[in-house]
Amino acid sequence: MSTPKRPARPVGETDTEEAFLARYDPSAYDRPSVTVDVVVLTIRNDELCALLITRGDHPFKGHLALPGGFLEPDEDADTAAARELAEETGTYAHLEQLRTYTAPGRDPRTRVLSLAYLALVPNAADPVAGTDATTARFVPLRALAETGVHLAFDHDQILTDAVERAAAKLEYTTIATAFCEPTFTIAQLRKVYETVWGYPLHPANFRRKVLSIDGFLTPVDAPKRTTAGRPAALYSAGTATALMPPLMRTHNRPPTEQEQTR
Amino acid sequence: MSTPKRPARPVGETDTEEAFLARYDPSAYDRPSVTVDVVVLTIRNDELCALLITRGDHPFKGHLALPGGFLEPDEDADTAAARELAEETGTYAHLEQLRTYTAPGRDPRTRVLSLAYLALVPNAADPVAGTDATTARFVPLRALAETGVHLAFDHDQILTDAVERAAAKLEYTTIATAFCEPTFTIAQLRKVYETVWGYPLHPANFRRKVLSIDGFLTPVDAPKRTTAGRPAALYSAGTATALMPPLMRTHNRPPTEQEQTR
DNA sequence: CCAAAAGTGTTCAAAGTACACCCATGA
DNA sequence: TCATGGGTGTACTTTGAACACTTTTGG
Repeated sequence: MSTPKRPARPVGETDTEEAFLARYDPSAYDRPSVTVDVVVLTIRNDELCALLITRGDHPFKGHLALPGGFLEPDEDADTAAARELAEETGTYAHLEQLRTYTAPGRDPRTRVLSLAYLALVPNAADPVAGTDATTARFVPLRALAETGVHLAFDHDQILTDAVERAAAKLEYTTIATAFCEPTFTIAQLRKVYETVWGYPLHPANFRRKVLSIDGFLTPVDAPKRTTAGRPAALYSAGTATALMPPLMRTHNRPPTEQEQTR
Repeated sequence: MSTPKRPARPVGETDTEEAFLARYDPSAYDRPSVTVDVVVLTIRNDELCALLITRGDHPFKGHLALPGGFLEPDEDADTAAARELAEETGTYAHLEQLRTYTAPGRDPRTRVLSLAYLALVPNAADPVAGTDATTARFVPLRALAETGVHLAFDHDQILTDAVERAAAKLEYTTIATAFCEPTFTIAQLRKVYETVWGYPLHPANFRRKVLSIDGFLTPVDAPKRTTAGRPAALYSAGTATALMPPLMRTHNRPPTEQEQTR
């Protein structure tokens, strides 16, 4: 524990904590700005999408960026992230802290730390009419990567980390249901896994697996679906948060471009 | 993306990013102080221990706390954590960001965010003569909990989160080797798992398991150990970082105090 | 030789994988 | 009735858990 800049001059043994706090001067030390940025992921048209804004001001004016804002005084970062998210999507199903990004040059203005959060929302949360100056929209990540467009600041890195976190957490938690409507079919839940992981799962075994995990899915006897084929049973998210045993993605790997229709 | 406090006044279309940055005033916004605190874990005498300091100044003068310091301007938090750790232990084997703690009242002085890091070090890193004003020492966590002593600030919570992170990561990464000396036996590695998880593992099956994971352990033909019994083979940490398949801790649970010698 | 810890063999149970087939509905 | 997707049965393979046993050292 180095003490780069001690917040108080040396004090005598009789000094009290009250006296110390009374003369404490918080303005005497270098302090960075802090923003809270949220990676909001959803699945739309069987594609993983992230909510992005187009920056209206410098720096990176006109570039795509993650939604976010400065951390308010006396506001907990979790609360700030929830506020940001509510402004954009109205409701959400999962929100967690991702990581804090601190590289000195990441913002050209001044030292700015970014407390990044990961949010998962069902597709129901549509593009959202802008209650804010800038317009936010869900951008398919595959298409974004193919265009070669880069996000402002280090938001490319944050987005990459968020997607990896989401993919990893599908393995051992129940957060996949956060991508789904209040009620959903097992096929829809499987589609979540397939979309995030990028390869198909075995429908029959997936079904048995998720149903065998206690508290993952709660049966709902409700209006059946109306597409072709036998109607699927409906479920809602259960109370469990951990998947035991986990649904691993290591086996059953992608086709490795060998059986392709070359 | 709300814009609680826009860092610049509205600009015309012809404004350039350079002009914007030139007149940007970073002092116009509320900014919290930021500390980097490190949870340094090691295993000593078959007990999980954390490096703690006794605070010499207010607030929480005389209380135990995590080592840490203020984030320097133009210093990356990872670098700051590594610096803190090097000052205390000289060397380390694993360091990762844990989480950022932002509750408004967590520091009585002023708004202070804590970027918490988790470090794992081998027992070799002994108590360390204080190169700093305050003395740091490794405290066994079980004994600490039994005394009912609480750490300064919200460091109890940070410590709890760090231990849970370490326990979870033993399951699916190779970080257990970070607790070990450069070369170690499989029994020593098993002891790491047993200490962190708090219950015994099956020696024979543990051995087969870790040896079957490619890149986890590298055989070292070196001077054999000299206790009672057959000398154990020595290994060093391999290049793998992920454990596939993982070593789960759900099954093989603790004795549940029923077979105790009542 | 005996104690102690390392290391091997083998059996049994549980979980994952694959494939075939049946079920319920819309057209 | 057929096409389509939901759902079930079942055999096979892989992994993990448990237990007995052999090996190698120090006393």
